[in-house]
Amino acid sequence: MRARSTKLKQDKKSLSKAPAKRAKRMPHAERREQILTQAAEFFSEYGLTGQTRSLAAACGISQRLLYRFFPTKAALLAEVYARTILGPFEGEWFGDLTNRDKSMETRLIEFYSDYYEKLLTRRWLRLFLYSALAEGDMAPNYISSIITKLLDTIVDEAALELKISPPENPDFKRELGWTLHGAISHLAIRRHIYHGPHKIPHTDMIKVYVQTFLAGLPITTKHGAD
Amino acid sequence: MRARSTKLKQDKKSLSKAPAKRAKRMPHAERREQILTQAAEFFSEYGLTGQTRSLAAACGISQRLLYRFFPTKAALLAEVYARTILGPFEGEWFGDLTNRDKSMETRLIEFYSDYYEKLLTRRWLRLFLYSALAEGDMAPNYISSIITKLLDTIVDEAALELKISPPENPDFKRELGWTLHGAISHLAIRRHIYHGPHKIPHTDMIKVYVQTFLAGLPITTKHGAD
DNA sequence: TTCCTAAGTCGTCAACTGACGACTTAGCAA
DNA sequence: TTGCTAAGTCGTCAGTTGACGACTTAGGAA
Repeated sequence: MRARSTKLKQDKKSLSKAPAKRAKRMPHAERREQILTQAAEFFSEYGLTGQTRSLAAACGISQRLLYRFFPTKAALLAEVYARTILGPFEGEWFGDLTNRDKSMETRLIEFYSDYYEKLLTRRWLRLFLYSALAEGDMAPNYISSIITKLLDTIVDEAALELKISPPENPDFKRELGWTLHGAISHLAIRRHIYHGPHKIPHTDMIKVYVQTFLAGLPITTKHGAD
Repeated sequence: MRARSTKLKQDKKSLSKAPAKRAKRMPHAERREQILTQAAEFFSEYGLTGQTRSLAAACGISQRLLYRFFPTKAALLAEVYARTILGPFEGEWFGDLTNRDKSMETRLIEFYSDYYEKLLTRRWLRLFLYSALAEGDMAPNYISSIITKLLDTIVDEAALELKISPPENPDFKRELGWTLHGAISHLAIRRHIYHGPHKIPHTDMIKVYVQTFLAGLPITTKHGAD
């Protein structure tokens, strides 16, 4: 019942095929970069409780060397989280949603196809879920504020095109946005975490979700006034 | 960077308030029951890597006693999983979805309100996600076959009422069902795992999701023939 | 009351694990 | 070639863990 990552440690002293030769020298910054990349992959697979020795083995370096770059495992995890989870949220990556030269359906399909492929990857999702479950809640505010803005944008733009007025209640308005955002997020969870089937291309499904959202909005918007 | 469950161990030898007195005697079956109940709660909070010593402390018994009931921690986990995750799927708990005396909207709202409250709890979701991430994939087939049947039922019944024919492609048909099922599952994940706001009652949101699903189905069904 | 049995605990083993002091060595500059 | 410095490793410590042999004791039956 040891952590599963243990099995990476090349069977310990078994066959001498891999004599664990000395790692090639590398500049500080470069090695640090390599460790962070490997760590993102490693912890997303084995969870935040993955062992530093296994991570070091995956990097092809000694465990001790990790501590030349990060004072503690927690510090390493924090940086992995900041880069892998928070990093992709930087910048104006959904400004195109307000480009009214295109139909809202087109805008949503293009945006979410990109979002699905760039952000809702196996690596991102697993790391995010491990962090959420650990309840460290490392930076829920940062992400949630961006998602909130995204949801507001989606509902406002869709309502505009549909010539309806969005719900007064901002909480309810955001929940309407989650109708679309949640369905697509769950598609990614199903496929990347639950290992569900990929028989229908995700782009087709995104189109379905977008059309469903737009078809439902005129009906569901009315509840807001209750 | 120890497992968080450690903090349950009543501060070790600190204040002598709790001298760790002997547990009260209890019949074998009853104690076993108590352990399993506590274990479900415990592992759902602290993850499958939670320590047996902490679990024992939460049960008010010695760690050794756990091994009078389960040969290994893995065996205990397997039984917890079978009861907590698989157990709720037994029986004909969604037969009412085909009761055509009620409108499909009513049937879906009633079913998913029940489903959300009974199954999509914090405990169930956390345990399920921890298991899915661990990739033990303890029994994905059993659950997925039931969900598949549920999805088929939903789309067929909705199509019947809407006087449209469901998609030919069974994979696509199920994906249409996921439009609804996924949105509601994700609502539960958001609220129970991501600690999202609960300002709008979940019953209101289920109504929104159901109406959105029914409004979108006539449009999205057409893609199946492509 | 006596005694027997099952409920329950103590203490310990061996492997695991984060962390780090002390040491070795590659590769460049003079 | 020499020698300095930063890259890299060894070995170990202390606290954790799953697991279990040996022991203690509650409480009902005779």
